[in-house]
Amino acid sequence: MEPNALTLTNLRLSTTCSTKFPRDQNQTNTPKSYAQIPKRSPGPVSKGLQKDSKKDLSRILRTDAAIKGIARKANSRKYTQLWPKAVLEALDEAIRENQWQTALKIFGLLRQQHWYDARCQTYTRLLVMLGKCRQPEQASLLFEILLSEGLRPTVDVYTALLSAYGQSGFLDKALSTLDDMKSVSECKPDVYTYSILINCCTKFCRFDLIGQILAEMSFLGIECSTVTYNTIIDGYGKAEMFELMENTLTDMIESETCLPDVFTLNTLVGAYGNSGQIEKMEKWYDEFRLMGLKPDIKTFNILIKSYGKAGMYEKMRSVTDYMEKRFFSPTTVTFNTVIDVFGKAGNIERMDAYFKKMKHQGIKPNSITYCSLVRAYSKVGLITKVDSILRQVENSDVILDTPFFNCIISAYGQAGDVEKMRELFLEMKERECKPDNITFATMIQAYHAQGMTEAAEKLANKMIATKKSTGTRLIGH
DNA sequence: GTCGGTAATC
Repeated sequence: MEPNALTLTNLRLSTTCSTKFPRDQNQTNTPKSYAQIPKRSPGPVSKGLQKDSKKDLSRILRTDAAIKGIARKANSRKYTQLWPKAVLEALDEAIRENQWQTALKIFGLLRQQHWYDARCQTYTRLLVMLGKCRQPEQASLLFEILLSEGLRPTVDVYTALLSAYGQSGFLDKALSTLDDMKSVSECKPDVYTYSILINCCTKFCRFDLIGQILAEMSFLGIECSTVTYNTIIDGYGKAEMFELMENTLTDMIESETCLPDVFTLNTLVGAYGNSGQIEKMEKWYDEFRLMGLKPDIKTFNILIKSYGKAGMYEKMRSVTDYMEKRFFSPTTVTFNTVIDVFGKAGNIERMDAYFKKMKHQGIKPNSITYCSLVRAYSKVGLITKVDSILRQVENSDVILDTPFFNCIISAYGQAGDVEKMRELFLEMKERECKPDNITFATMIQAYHAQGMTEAAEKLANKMIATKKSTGTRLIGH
């Protein structure tokens, strides 16, 4: 260990912490970063296309109107030489940003081009994205399309499909995909497939399946990798099954083929830190440091969050100081974490100071930053500060998402400003943010609090209607 | 094609 290393056990101050952390809840169907389309008009696509920077071009291609424009122009021979690069880059960007609806529309367009060459790799990337966005039905449709094109799915395709099912909790579907794989000679499941499957099982608390899966792997002669162990350790850690977590770590070390890495470190530190067991967190941090593992930015962010949650602000400070000394630049996540800690503690002054520092250091706040700020101001009744945040956000190019709207709608709801709440609900639509169960629950509760029973019921009905209209098919055969 | 860090409801 280098002499300057941060040794947590030496920093130990007061440890009064026994907060229970909520488990990961099953996520809603809302994609993490839902299609965020800039408000300004996309402008003409045809002229000066090549002059546009790549970035601008893909922004243009992102809008529905522009996609229709491309669809029309695609028939014109004049443009056919131009499209491959433009369309493929737009697809790349949509996938990268997890904008699944846009990505599927562009893919639909791509398939209509005369130069289109069906590839499994494209399907894999789309399936992985759909998995991340919790869109198992779309993944299933996409797989059908792949088959209809006469492509032979690869292991990657099957694994991505299995992952899309599993991440949404369709474990039966994931397992039947696994069976399909076993019956195709070139698509036998491998350590990737099984690691993903284990991850899905732990996310849905099916710890009972882990033993069977490991037995099957062993039967098929597939050895666990570091990732497999890390996945299991993380699963137990998030479920606060600490004994099984440590047993798995022991198995990992005893395997002698899979050594702990920085993922293992962060997983253990995070598991104990999150559950308020600060001493164990520090013990494991030091232990891994002695094994020669180096912390990374994520380690520091985990430590900051854990200390903050435990109210150990001096230790939190010692981590940020250490980072500064060692030239670990704080990221957006670091600032967001600190801002959230002070916000939750009701320390508006220190929160504001950090927000200022963040902007001063040239780190752009994002939707998460504003969420923490709004929640904190709302909690202490500073609704004028919420107004100011809203103005800031509206005048910036920050991409807003459903959680942000949920947060600010709740703030105005609690302040009794029903009119503002409605305005924001409409703005969600403009910004292409889908209201989810939380949005509706928040608004219904606010209406009830104001004695507006009728409005609450009306909205509840609207919610049911909205739910029914999901499941649209974005790409056809 | 696999693992770890940040926000929203009550």
